[in-house]
Amino acid sequence: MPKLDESLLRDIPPFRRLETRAIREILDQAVPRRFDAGDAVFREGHEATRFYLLLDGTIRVMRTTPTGEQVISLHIPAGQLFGIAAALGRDTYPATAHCAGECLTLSWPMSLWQAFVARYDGFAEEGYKTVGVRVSEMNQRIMELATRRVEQRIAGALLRLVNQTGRKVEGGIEIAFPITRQDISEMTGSTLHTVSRLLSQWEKEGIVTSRRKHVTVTDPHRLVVIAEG
DNA sequence: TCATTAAGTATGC
DNA sequence: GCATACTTAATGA
Repeated sequence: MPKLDESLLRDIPPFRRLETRAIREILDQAVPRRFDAGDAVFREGHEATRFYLLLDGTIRVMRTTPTGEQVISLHIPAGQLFGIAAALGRDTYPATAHCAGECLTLSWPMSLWQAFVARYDGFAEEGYKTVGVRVSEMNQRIMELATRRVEQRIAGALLRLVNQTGRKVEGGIEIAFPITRQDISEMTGSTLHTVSRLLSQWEKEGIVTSRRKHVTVTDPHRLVVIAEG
């Protein structure tokens, strides 16, 4: 296998402050892998043997309810660590990680987490910062579920997705992975019918455009106005 | 204000 | 041509 290039990690926050030699050491211990859309990288409750860096794609974090339903917990954009159970003091994964589209990852044995934290400047801070951002996002969603109307929650969810994974296209910002109305309804505690109805309405009003499994926000500001109610 | 039901059309392997 | 994605209207909690 060819050696991985140092430029892969150079601009990614947990590694940004490291010297080339340190990045080389880290890469030499990494296992690269490609996943197809829908593949599970790891599953909830399984022993947390490795932690991951998402090089490309989007990860959909799913939790299973007591009745066996899968609900979308959050999405993780490219460039972030995930499956970092060791940072949470756990030895099993707290959720299942599905690939929302095609994904490229690097992974390391979880036993290296403590070594990385001890040896590499800035690695620990970035890891815990990542955890903090995710916790606050989940809190924001819990607040929304309790206090906002469906229309506001769906607008908020779309804004979060374009902020995290959006890529510029002509006429707007497109959510960078395949997403269905069913997916959006699961993220917002709604139904696919309500999401469909709202997207159709917003399309008429020039706020979004969509086709099968693709959503583009054309007027983010008006979506913000809707989200804030 | 929304979910649910129902009955359709559109899309892509 | 089949399964999946999506739309729309009607009904009622």
